[in-house]
This record gives sequence, structure tokens and C-alpha cells, in this order.
Amino acid sequence: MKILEAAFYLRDTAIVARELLGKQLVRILDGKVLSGVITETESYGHSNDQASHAYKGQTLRNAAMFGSVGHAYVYFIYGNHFCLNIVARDALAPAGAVLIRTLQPVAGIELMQQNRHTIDIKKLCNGPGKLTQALGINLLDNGVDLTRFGKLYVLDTELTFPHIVAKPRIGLSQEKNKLWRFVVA
DNA sequence: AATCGGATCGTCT
DNA sequence: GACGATCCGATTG
Repeated sequence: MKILEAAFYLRDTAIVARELLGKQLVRILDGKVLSGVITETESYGHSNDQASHAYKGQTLRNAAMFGSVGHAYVYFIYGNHFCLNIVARDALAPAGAVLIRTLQPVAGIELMQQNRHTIDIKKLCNGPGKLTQALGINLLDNGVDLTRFGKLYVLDTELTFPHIVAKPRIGLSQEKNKLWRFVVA
């Protein structure tokens, strides 16, 4: 399979978020391959999006969102969880990223079960904090280039889903009118 | 099925 | 010093 190149991410963030559905996220952990198909994403903008970490401009924490497309933006939230985003924006936008919310596990399920302390496959990667735990993703992965073969990358696939639904994003107090969450129906 | 609260800490004001 | 782009277990209906 072929890796998803940077040009894919250099488009409107919401379009990238939608088209990431069906792509395969691959993690190399302790020499083992963990992977899953992306089935839920959210798009986050910049000054046009009050719910975005980039809304008020660049800080140390959100710097990756202003960096190269196709790189990871990983942040720590609620004292317990990491969330994985992929930097994506059209050429004119200052910042933007796609939050990966849900994966359908494909490879390395045993190791995911160990990392998650559960054998229930449905609960392995059905949430942004869960999939990072399953794949062993943390702040060390912030900024890594997902368009190169390394410890984390995304493969193109022939997989397409006939039914995709756009919904409000989860957990926000603002911007509930934007339908920037994309789910495989 | 739906709701509630606790855990836990880096980041920004 | 307050607050999250969350998760889980417990409780209630």
C-alpha cells in the first residue's frame, strides 16, 4: 500500500477530515505493527473557529498546528489523555488540524488489548484518548511526519464508505453549529 | 439508556 | 488558579 503524501493534507481541513475516513493509521511500537482504519474525525480551524486550540494564535503547545501539513499534533488533556491530530489546511490558512476520534483495529490487536487493559475489541479505539492509549501515542509523537515511514504514518487505501455523516463536534462549549465531525454511518 | 462525578495535570491568564 | 477537542465506573430510570 502507498503512503499518503503531503499534498493530500494541503487542502481545506474539513475536506481532509472527511477524506481521511477509510485510510489506515499505522503505528510501529516495540518493533510490532499496530494499525487501524480511521472511521471518525473532527476538523479544527484557526481564527475562524473558536473551538480550535489555534483560535487565539500560536503558543508553545499548539505550535504544530501552524507547522507542516501531514505532521502530528499531539496534546495532553484532562490530566489523563492524549489526543492525536494530523495537521491539514489549505495553502492560505495559518493553521488547522484533524482530530482522529475512532479507529477500527486491524493489526496488532493483542498489543492494543494489553495497552488498553481490556479484551473488548469495540472498546480498544473508539475514542480519541482510547486510540492513543491503544497505540502508545504520547507527547513524544508531537510533530512527527506522518508522510514518511517511521513510528507513525498513514497509508492510502482503496477503502471508501458509501455513507458518511457530518455532525457537531464533541465536548465543545462553542461552535456547536459547525458540522465538522465526520462519522462512518 | 442516560446521567454524574472523579481522576489528574499541562497550559494559559 | 481555572479549565479542558476524555474516559470509566457507578448510579438511576
